[in-house]
Amino acid sequence: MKRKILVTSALPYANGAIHLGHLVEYIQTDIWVRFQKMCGHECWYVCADDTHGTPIMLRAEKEGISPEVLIDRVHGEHTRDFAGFHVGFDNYYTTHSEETRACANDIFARLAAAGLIETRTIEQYYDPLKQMFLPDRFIKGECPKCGAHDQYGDNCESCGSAYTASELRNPYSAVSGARPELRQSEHYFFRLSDHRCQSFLRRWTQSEDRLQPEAANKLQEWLGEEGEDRLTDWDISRDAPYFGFEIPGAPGKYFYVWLDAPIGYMGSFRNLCSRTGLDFDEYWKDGSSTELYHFIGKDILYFHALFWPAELEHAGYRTPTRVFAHGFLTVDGAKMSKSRGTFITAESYLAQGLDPEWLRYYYAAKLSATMEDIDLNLDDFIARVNSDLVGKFVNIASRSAGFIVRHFAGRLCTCDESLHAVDAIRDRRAVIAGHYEGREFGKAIREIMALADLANQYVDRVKPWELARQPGSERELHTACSNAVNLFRLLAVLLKPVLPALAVKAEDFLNVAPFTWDDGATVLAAGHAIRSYRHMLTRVDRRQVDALVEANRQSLAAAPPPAPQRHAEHQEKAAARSAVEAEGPPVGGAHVALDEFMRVDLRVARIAEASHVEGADKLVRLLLDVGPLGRRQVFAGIKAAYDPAALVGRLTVVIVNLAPRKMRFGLSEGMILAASDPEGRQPGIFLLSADAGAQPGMRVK
RNA sequence: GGUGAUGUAGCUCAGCCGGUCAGAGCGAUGGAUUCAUAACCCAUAGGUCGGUGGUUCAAGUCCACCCAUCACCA
Repeated sequence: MKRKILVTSALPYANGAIHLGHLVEYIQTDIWVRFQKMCGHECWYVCADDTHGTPIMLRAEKEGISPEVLIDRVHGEHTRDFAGFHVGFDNYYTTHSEETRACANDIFARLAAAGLIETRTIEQYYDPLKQMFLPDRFIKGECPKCGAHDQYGDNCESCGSAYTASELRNPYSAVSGARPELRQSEHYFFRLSDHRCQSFLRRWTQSEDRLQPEAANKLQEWLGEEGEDRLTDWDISRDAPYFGFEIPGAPGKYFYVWLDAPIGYMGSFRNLCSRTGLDFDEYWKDGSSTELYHFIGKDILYFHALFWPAELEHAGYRTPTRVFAHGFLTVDGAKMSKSRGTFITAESYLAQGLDPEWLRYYYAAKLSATMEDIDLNLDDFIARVNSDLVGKFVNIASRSAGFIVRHFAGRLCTCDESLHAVDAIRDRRAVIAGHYEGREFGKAIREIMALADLANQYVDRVKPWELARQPGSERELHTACSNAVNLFRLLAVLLKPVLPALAVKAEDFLNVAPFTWDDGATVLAAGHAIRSYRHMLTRVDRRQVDALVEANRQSLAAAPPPAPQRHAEHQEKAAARSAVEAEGPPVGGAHVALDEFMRVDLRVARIAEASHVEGADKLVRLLLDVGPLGRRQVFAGIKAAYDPAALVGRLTVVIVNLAPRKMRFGLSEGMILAASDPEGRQPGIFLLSADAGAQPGMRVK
C-alpha cells in the first residue's frame, strides 16, 4: 500500500552556520525519507530556516545590514551545506514568507475564536538606550543566590540556580550595557492551562506511540497527574522592535519566534504545494489519513509535543502522527568545543575535502530510535569507515569487476540464486527494512555489514584469481564474479538510503536504473553488461581529520594577520607595561586588588574607521564606536601587522579612562588592547576580539 | 537540588520479559592468501558486565544505596 507521508526536520536558526551536531538530525531524517521513497511511498521532506526573533534582529544590526539581507545570506549558506551532505529536501524554505504568515495568522485567529487566546499585562525589563524590551538571555547581572557576576536572566551558570530576570541584582542590558527598567506591556497568551489543552495533551502524548517511551515519560513529568494541571499559559507575543510577523489587529505586537517556527513546516509545505500542485489540505486537515512526522532534537520536545499539537488540535488541524526526538552529538566523548576544534562546521568538513558519505555512514552506524546522545569518536570514525565501507563493501565490486570486464567483455552470466549469501540477503531484507522504518539505523548497518562479510567470504572461497589462471575454468570464473557483482548490487541497494551518492556510482557501474527497495529481491539478468570499475570511495586519511580539527580550532582565533612583525615595539605595549609597572612587576609579582583593577575602564568598541597616518611608521588612526560612550579617536601602533581597511567593523577592547595623550598627529583618547611577546622574541602583535554577542560599550571585566 | 538516562573486552556497541549472554565488529596477535586502494579470508584474544549490599534455586538482566558521565527542570 502506498503511504502518503510528510516529514520535517527542525528549522535551523538563521543566525549561524550548520555544524556536525545539526547534521545528526538532517542525516537521520534524510536516511529515513530516502528509505520511504525507495519503497515507493509518496514522501515529502520539508524544512526551512527559522528566521525571526531578537537575536536575528540584533545580529543584522551589528553587521549593519537588514534582517532580510542577513537571512537571505544564511539561507544560501544553509542550502549549500545541506546539499553538500546530500540532504534531499523537497523544499527548503524560510519562515519569513507569506505562506508562513498566512498560516500563523490563520492558526492565531482560530485559537482566538476557540477562546484560547487572551491578553494580559506583564512587567518586563526594558532597555532605555536601545528602546526595546529585553529577552531574559539579553539581561545579565549578579546571581541572587550566589552573587556570581555576569549571569544571564534565567539561571546562574555558577551555582545552577534558576530565577527570573527581575531577581537579578544589578541587572544590565547585554545589548547596550544600560541599566534596564521594568515596564509594563500587554502580551498575548495561548491558554495552555485551559482544561481542554491539558486533557487533550495528556491523552495525545500518552497514546498510540506518538512519542518514544523516554519522551512520553518526560512529557508526563511536565503535564503532571490528572488534575494537577501543571501547564501554564504560553506568552506568544513580543513588542516592537522585533523581527517577525506583526499580529493582525495588534500594531506593535509580533508573534514570538517559537510560535511561527513550527508553523514554518506548514508554510514550507504550502509553498511546495503551490509549485507542484500537491493538495495542502489533504495533508493538514483534521482527520487526514496521511502521515506527519517531525524529527527534532530532544531539547525542543517541549515545543513539539506540547505547544504544537495543542495549537493544531484547537485550530482544527491534524496533529503529528509521531514526533521523533534524537540525542545530541558529542565529539570524542565531550561536548563540541571551539577551543578543542571539535565544533566542526559543515562547511569546513566539506572544504577540507572529507567525503560527506563517511559522516552519513558513521552517523547511521550509531543512530538508534532512542534519545541517547551519539558520540563522534574520531579514531573510531576513521577505522569504521575504512574497514566497513572501503574494506568490506566497495571491495566486493573492486575485486570482481576486473575479471568480468577483462575476460567476459563486461557481460554477466546467470547469478546463482541458491547461493548462501544471496539467500541470506533476501532473508534479512525485511528485518533491515524494519530497522530503517523504526530508525534503528545502527542495527540495519550491523546486519548489512554481516552480509557483506558473507559476500567477501564467498569470493575468498571460490578464488577467482586461481580460476583465471586455470584453462577451462572460464565458466566457473564467470559465475563466481557474476555472483560477486550481484552481491555487491544487493548490498548497494540496502545501503542506498545512507549512501545516496555512492549508490549513484554503483548504478552507473552496474549500468542500471536507480535502485528501488524491491531491487534487493532480484538479480541482474544473464548477459547484462556492466561498466568497468572505477573507485567509488577513498579511505579516510587521519591527516584529513587532524586538519579538519585544526581548521576549526583556528577559525575561532581572532584571525590574526599572518604578516610577521619583527619589531613588536608599539605604543600599546609600552603604555600597558608602564601602567602595570606603576603597581608592580607585571608577572608573578604582587597582586592587584580587584578595586584597583576595576579602576581601569575597559569597553568593547567597534572600529568605525581606520586609516594610515601620514608620516608615521607604526601608527594607525582609529575611530572607535564605544556605544553609549560615543566615538573616540585612538592612535594604535599596529600598522605593520594590520591593514586599516581590514580593521573596519571589528570589535575590540579599549581602555576608555586612560589619560588622553597629545600626539604629533592628534589626540589619542584611549588605547586598544593587543597581545604580543613581552620579550619581543616572538614576532607579531594581535588585536583582542570579542566573542559574538558583545556590543560596543559593554564593560570588560 | 529535583527528575530521567547512561556506565558490558583497548575502541564503538549488542544483550527483549532473570537461568548456554559473558557476545559482535574494529583494533591487537598468529596463520593463510594475493583478485582487490597491504584490501580480503581463518584462528586467538579470557572483560570481577561502574561500586556495595539485597531479593531469588538462579542476576549485566530485579530492588536499595553509592560513584561517574550526560540531559531536562518550561
